[in-house]
Amino acid sequence: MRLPRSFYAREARQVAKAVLGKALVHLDAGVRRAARIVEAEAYHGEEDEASHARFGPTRRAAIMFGPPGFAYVYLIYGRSHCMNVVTSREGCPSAVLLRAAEPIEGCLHSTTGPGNLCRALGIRREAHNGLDLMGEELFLEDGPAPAERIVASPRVNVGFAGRWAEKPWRYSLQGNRFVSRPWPG
DNA sequence: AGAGCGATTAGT
DNA sequence: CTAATCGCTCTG
Repeated sequence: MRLPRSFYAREARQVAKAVLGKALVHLDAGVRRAARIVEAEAYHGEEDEASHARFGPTRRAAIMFGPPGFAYVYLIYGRSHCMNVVTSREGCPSAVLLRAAEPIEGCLHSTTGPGNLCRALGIRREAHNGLDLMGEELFLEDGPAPAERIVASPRVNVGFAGRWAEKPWRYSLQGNRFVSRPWPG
């Protein structure tokens, strides 16, 4: 069952924990591609120096300032696409980066790492940025609560963010072999 | 208009 | 550890 907008209308940290065990689904021209999320990071507010929202509602980050339950997909290093879900409420820019998952069906590639996950599911900035996750093409589905324990650690590759880099806002399922960096940190 | 760099990845 | 590679943001 597809997750409702109320699922996303919470603080990013809560959503980042709640997405673990949920299925990310892309109906790719009739082909269903899906993976079970095992790792996610929270980006919270304009004051979060690690967030793309730190420069304000620029063209790239504008979607984060809007209502929850939309996809924020961007290109990094000119090669990898990364997908977030927008959380919280309109005017409070926050999002959850989907970093790793375990394949369920139709996956084209490794699902470990945010760029790999998008590639595996056929998700691209040009096609999917700004899509409503209540739509038919791209959404999260409910699933059984994960048996694994949830562990928190600092977010990956945000060393430029000063004290914000230390916040333990990366969540993953302990021991899951698809997590991008199994050792905390 | 141009410099500088990144929420990454694959390969050495 | 490093190159790849281009969109985004800032500066002037």
